[in-house]
Amino acid sequence: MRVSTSTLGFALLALLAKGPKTAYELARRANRPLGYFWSARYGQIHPQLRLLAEAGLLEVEAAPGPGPHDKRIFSVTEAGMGALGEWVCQPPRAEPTRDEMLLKAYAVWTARPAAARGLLLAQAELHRARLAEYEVIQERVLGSHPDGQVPHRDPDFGSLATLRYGIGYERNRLDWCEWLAAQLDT
Amino acid sequence: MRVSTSTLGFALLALLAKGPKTAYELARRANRPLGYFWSARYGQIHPQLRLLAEAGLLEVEAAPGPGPHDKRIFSVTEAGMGALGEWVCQPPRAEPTRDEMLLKAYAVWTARPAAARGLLLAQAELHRARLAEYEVIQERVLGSHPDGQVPHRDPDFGSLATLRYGIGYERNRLDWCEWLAAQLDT
DNA sequence: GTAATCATGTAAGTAGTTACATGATTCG
DNA sequence: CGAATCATGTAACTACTTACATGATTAC
Repeated sequence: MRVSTSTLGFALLALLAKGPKTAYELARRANRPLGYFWSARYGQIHPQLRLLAEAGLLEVEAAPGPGPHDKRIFSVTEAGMGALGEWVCQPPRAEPTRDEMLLKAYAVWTARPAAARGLLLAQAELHRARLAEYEVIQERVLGSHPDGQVPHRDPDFGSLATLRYGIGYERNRLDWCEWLAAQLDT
Repeated sequence: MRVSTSTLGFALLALLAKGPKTAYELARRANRPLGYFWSARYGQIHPQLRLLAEAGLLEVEAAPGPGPHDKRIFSVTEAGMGALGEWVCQPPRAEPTRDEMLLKAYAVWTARPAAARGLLLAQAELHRARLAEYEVIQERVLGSHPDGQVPHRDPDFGSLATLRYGIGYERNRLDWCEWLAAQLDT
């Protein structure tokens, strides 16, 4: 089965695999939890859903909506699930790295140390907040599996995998911000 | 001083702040070390340099080149250094997160566990190699400052800041890949 | 009654990638 | 002598963002 859709297409499939949704709902959830690792706006989601439906990876069900248009509920077809599962095991394409904070750190020697320190401490607080947030969500998800075991085929298995990464990421980033701020202090 | 250039513009300023370069050299170094946190291709660098020069942040010196065109060596003006230093202390714009591996992890419950495990172990090796690479570079940079102290205004201060982050990042990512692979094994 | 939410869609613009064309020099 | 490297530049394309237009329902 050869499928050529952009990574965004698979991101949408991944979200819809958990249950049918409208384009509007997808755009909202592309904040969280999808937004933790892939973000998109409605303007991009809308045409991509059409392509996925045309490729037979999504089904559409129309229902009367609140506005001038019908509401369109998307769900993943069997072909869509197959394509998603196969894509998951393919090596990721080397993505361009874009980390603005790291770029600022690289150029921090051109800045006033006190001002740079302020930015780093503010960023540290941001990471501290996200770390706490992720830990709460992790507890909640783990709590819904009283035996402590989450099967490989349970959607929560994916959520927990990403949560665990997010927690390590925020902790690392937090430590780094505080370390660099301290360096600028001497 | 109000400057409106894209983040790529500041990335180029950050690289040129260490010393004059041609567009070709910039495109090559946008692999490493710049590429560790910001990447760009020649096709994008070329027009951006023109904009920066027009804005007075860069100076150009023409020299006879090997090909049909003159070689153009860019260097940062005083205004450019000022703009860069100020930009460093501004909070980063909330960038869209795009992490394909994490997206795959989120959807890993739709895949064959054995196949997914293979991908994760391959990724782990990749991170292990990068970790070793960064540690070597860090030793080299630290070695060039025998007193163990790097002043805030030394370009190496920025390099060491990003290297330290990179090392933590790769270690975290490596651990996570191995953890998830082990989870899929049970 | 007005603001927020739900929900669709279009269009214009920016950012970034890929591919092409040119041609001298250096290395094997 | 052919391949890789140095070095410029253009054009077409894809991906993504922002802004706009429409309008019903719900909450305050």
